[in-house]
Amino acid sequence: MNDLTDLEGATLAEVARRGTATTYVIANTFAESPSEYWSGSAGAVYPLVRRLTERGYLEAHAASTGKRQRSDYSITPAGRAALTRWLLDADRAAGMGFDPLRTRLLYLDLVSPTEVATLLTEVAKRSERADAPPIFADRPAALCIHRSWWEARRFWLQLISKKPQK
Amino acid sequence: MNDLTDLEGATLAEVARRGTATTYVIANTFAESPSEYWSGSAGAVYPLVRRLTERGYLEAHAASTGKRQRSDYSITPAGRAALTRWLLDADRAAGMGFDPLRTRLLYLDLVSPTEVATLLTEVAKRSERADAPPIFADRPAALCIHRSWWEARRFWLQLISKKPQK
DNA sequence: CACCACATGTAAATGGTTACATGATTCT
DNA sequence: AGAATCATGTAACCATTTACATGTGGTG
Repeated sequence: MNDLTDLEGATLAEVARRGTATTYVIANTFAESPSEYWSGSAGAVYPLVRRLTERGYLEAHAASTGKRQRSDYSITPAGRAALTRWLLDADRAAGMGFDPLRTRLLYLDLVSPTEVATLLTEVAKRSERADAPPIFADRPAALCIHRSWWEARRFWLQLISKKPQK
Repeated sequence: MNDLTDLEGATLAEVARRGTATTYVIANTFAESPSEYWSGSAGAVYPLVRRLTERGYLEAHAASTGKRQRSDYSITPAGRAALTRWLLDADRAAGMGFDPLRTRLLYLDLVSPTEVATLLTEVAKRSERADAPPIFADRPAALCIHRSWWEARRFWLQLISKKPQK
């Protein structure tokens, strides 16, 4: 019944999407995410999958090949319920999260207008060529979310470029 | 010369903005941020300010009143340089950060379209009444950033509401 | 078979959250 | 004076990063 962290929620979601998956595959998916937030480091994901299993949200299926043991994981009914709660939590979904550009812009009066302009130009440049990440290639819905997010970002950049100072 | 985390960068920026500040004031500022990302917990900020001081980025000035000692902090030239590097780091500023809605939407195929629609409606409702946070009241530039960010978010919500499924 | 990339972890260090403790100030 | 609130921390716990260790399957 305990709430999930975002990494836990996303992990359950990735397992659910696949039906069954190894920890490695999940970690890799995060590592290839276009957001720097999802590091997908082994040291984070392996222990996390273990914890989710201990809490009864995931179920391990032995799938050894050779000497080394490996596991496939699938989501349990309890896991599915927890995942649904996490996915549909409107309060959390409506939060502002962390935005590296927004954070910096709040302090733009600490550097010269010229420097701010340069920063905005650089960011705009990068947001123009924000390409579709390979992981979403076979997921049209995800691609659509991704693309429209960047469109909204470019829209925002235009808004703040018009009146960069108060 | 080492790079700053975002919490460190924001802390230096807050001190710089004020000229001089106590740890308490900084922590409080974060706690009152409209983003849930900036918890501003004492356990995070007090040790962090101490670390920044040890690294030579902040300077403590004793300012006791009575028995308990307290310190005001100000930024050093080295701190100012590190802050500027952090502020103007275009690569980091151009990152996607963490967005709780975006993350959830990537898995919307795991729940029914009805549930997704409800979620979007709820989030839209909250983003309509996203009001100006009190801390920004006396900072027109920050207010402007904040408002335009929410405007871009509403724009995005419109985009994805048009074609919520692929 | 030697090597290299893929796969599966673990240990130490870092940084943050939660919960607590306690001093100082203001309010009634 | 006692209660509430503001201010300043610390300690234990938890999650994540970084760096390492090792197994395994294919390729020259």
